[in-house]
Amino acid sequence: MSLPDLNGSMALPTHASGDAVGRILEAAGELFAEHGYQATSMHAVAERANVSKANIFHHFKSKRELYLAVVRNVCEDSAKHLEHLESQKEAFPERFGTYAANMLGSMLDAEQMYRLIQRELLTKEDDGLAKEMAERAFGDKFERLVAILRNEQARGQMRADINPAIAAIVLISANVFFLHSRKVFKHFPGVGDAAEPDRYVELVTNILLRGLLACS
Amino acid sequence: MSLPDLNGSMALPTHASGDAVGRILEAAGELFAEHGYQATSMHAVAERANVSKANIFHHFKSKRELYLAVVRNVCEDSAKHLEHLESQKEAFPERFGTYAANMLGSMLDAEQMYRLIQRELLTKEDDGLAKEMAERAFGDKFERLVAILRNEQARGQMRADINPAIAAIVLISANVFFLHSRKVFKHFPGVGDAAEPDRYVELVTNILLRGLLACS
DNA sequence: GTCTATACAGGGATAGAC
DNA sequence: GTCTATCCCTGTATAGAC
Repeated sequence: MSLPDLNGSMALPTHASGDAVGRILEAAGELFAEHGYQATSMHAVAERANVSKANIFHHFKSKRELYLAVVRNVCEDSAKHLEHLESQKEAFPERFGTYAANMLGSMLDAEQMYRLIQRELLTKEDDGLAKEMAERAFGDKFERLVAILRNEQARGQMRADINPAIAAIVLISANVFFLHSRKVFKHFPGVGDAAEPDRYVELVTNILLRGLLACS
Repeated sequence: MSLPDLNGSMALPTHASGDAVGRILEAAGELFAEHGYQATSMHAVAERANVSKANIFHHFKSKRELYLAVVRNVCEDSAKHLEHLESQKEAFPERFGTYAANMLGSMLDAEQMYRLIQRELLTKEDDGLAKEMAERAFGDKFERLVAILRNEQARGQMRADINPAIAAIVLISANVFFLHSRKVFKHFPGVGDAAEPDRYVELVTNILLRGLLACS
């Protein structure tokens, strides 16, 4: 088999110049994320990875195979990024805030990955497999976040009449929106310093925790 | 000039079989939205529009021109969809809820358009022009929403220490997320009937208005 | 494993008849 | 305005030497 085992051992140490496969995966990941599957040519990948086109086909039997390998990589990495978010000891509001901030920070660190996955989810049935991998990766994270919120609810920290899954969605959506659209709304009127991640999270969590209403 | 004036008169009456340009624009809009720019071939557009490839090139001097015409159309239409949302007479919480519901409804009606624009915003500098058109279209809507919220704030309906632009972003992001990701999170644990638009908006606005905290 | 050279298909765009 | 036929480039993939 030509496909190396990407699951084990190391993941994404910014593949140096030793291993060609690593460089190919990295280059392909960047290009697929920035321009999409079709708009990315094997020539471009080869150039950025400093290998020949033929070499890529030696390691991956087709462009689609390369793409799936990239997506698999991305999904696994994205799972790791949110692992360290659960253990904290403060009170709920602070914990919620730092959780949100960490989530957004992780997302920004791996922005390229999230862009690629967003693209995948947007595309109509180009490849059921890739979409399935992405859904699975997100499903795990989502489930864990919901569990945390449910726990807070049980401890009386969160209103009981709220669906924790929806609370999770609202938080995630706010962060995802920041990730993909901040370049757009940065210049919109009234946004100001909220284009800065820390400030954004602060303002958003303030709304989510206390609500919009004035009634106190 | 080969490009007809798409700005004036009618916009998108589901272009019937009379006018070829209309059919081309409609077909191209669908395909660009579903598969992206590069993945959409002129052959495919021609087939779906029931015209010949050459005919498309007669009306639009290049693929890029066709794409820009589609994006322009989309941006104009998307502006119209949110025009009827401002005039209402109820109290703030109800008004906020119906506003949110109408927004999501409009988005779902024109899902294809939003998918195309989302794609455009995701792409790295494929064409600054298209991105600019999209940003302008959204900027107007955003500004109006912020103005409404600021007004509520002045009337004492909304907490004064909230940035209305952020409130707008949180609402929009929740709806955008539903639009593009509901197929994904529909099957996630704990979501249940929230995959249904009306229910979703109800649950989300409940959180946004009253907040998550239990303290009352 | 890595390269150069090449086969082969698909898609953007044009020519010219009707 | 619409078509058929064609040009030519780009991009995937393979062959075969090193």
